[in-house]
Amino acid sequence: MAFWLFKSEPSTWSWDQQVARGEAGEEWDGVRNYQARNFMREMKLGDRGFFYHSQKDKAVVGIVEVCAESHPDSTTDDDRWDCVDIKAVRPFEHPVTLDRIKQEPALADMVLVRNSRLSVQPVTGDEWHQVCALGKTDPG
DNA sequence: GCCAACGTTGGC
DNA sequence: GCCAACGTTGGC
Repeated sequence: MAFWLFKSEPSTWSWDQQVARGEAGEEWDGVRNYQARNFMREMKLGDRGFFYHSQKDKAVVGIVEVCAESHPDSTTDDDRWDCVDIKAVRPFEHPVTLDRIKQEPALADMVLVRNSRLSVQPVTGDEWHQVCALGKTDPG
């Protein structure tokens, strides 16, 4: 199983909205970046991801699961763009802020730190467990 | 609100 | 195929 990070502006699509979708999940549409799309094409059912709020919060706020593998993005007729569906698994008891992540030498190589503009990113197993520990949240 | 970083576009 | 111009993102 692989780990990922999904970034969203809470004013556009928030964790609360994601939770409200329940088991049905939600299409992670609107991505118009090849790198981000390619990562989504690699995703498998059951892969886990962090849900990150950009802008005001700048924090990992929850854990999501891939509940549909890559398929055409329904918000465009342009067949270049694919996306996955994700559903909320559990919130972070203590959201892990970008500041906190940057304080952690072991997390200095996270894509979130290195390339803050990429909206869908891979996360290593080590990074996954460390961020979960910082957030006092079950990584499983 | 500013600006650096980055990706995309289009002219050559 | 290069690169300048432009638009967008997101941290500060």
